[in-house]
Amino acid sequence: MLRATREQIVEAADQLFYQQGYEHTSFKHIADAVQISRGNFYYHFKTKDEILAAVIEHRLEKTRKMLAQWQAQGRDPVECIRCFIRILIMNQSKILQHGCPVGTLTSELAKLGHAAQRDANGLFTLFREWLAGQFRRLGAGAAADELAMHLLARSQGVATLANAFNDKGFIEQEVKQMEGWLDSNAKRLAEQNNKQQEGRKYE
Amino acid sequence: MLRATREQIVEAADQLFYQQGYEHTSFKHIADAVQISRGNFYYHFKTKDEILAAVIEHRLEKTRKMLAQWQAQGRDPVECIRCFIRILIMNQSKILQHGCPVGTLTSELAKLGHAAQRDANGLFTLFREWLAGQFRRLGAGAAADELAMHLLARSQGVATLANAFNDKGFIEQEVKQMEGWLDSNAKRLAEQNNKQQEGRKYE
DNA sequence: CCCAAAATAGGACACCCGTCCTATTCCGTC
DNA sequence: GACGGAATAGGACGGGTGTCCTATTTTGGG
Repeated sequence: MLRATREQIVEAADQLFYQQGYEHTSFKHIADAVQISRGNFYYHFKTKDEILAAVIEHRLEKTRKMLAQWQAQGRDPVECIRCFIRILIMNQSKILQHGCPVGTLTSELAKLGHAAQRDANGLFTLFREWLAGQFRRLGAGAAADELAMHLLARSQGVATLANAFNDKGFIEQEVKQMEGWLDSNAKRLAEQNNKQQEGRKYE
Repeated sequence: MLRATREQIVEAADQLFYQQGYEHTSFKHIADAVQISRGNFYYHFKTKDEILAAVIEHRLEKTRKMLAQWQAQGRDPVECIRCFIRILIMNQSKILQHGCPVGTLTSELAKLGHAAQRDANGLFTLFREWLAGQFRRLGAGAAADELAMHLLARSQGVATLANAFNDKGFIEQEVKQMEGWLDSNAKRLAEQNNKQQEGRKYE
């Protein structure tokens, strides 16, 4: 039974932190959402920081699973990266309302000077390394991380502006561009690698 | 005398809102920064919302002046847009610490459900329309706004990630890419327009 | 020089917050 | 069916917040 309540709390806090921000969400907000008393709350979490840590861990776990699932079933790296780009479409309505969950949490914690910012950054790092891995599979070599960061930044920017202007069309527009960027890069890398291989043939 | 104190308050609030966020900044913080009493504070601003409105208006004014100055002296549109891209370099250290002032304020207000979000969006709109104007001068026509939004999103993303990872090199890297993007677009538009003009010649 | 208005200081007020404590209820185990 | 620990409820606490009020000081024009 304990686990059930604890998970309910974490999930409610997760949503509220995303929707209203960490600081603006009080114990009462979360307790009301889960329909338990503030006292009971204290039984599960002694500190607001503890909840934040649990929420971040929860998000990390969810993200790891999602990335693993994308890569499963022997998917093409290009197809994998396309999955990432398409989160913007999948979570369209949430992003229009509240922006990117990772970016907004990270920048809020940065402003608060909160110690947990390092942990929250782990979410970005997860995406970054996974994307870099995909680009490496495409033969990007040392440039893989740069490409990963570039794509990450593009998504962040799209989420921020889509949220500000509440513009659904803008998301679709930019997703198309990012997919075009991905395809041309994949093509370029494939050609590069073919040349290298041919070069080796005649060495 | 009134104006002096009032402006001091607005400027201190401006900085603090940027560094710590709007909600996390209290009357006391601002009063301490300006070295006046909380009572005196109330004489100038009745409400925290009023300060926020004044800060936004202040930022709008500063931004208008900056944009006007960039465009003054008969600058090339490409040079104008390059100025915009280079804010990321100019304000490097601040961005690494606190992200983009426009983006972070907008997303905070969105989360708070604050009425002033509409006004804060005006900051984005200012850049958006100014950039679109530059692209129109380059002959982008109906695509001008799309190009402006694209560039705006890129900068936002770079600021967010540079802040998260505290990565100065990443800013420089991406700025170079954005400048490359700008040049190739300018070239493309110039060729397009030449063709159109030649086409007209023989009509 | 004086006096009204502008500007400042200091604190009262009610409220909400995170934290913490204690009493009570629930529930599986012997 | 009794017991002990897990789980829950409700409220106390100290501190900080935005707001507001009232005295006091400063200042500039007649």
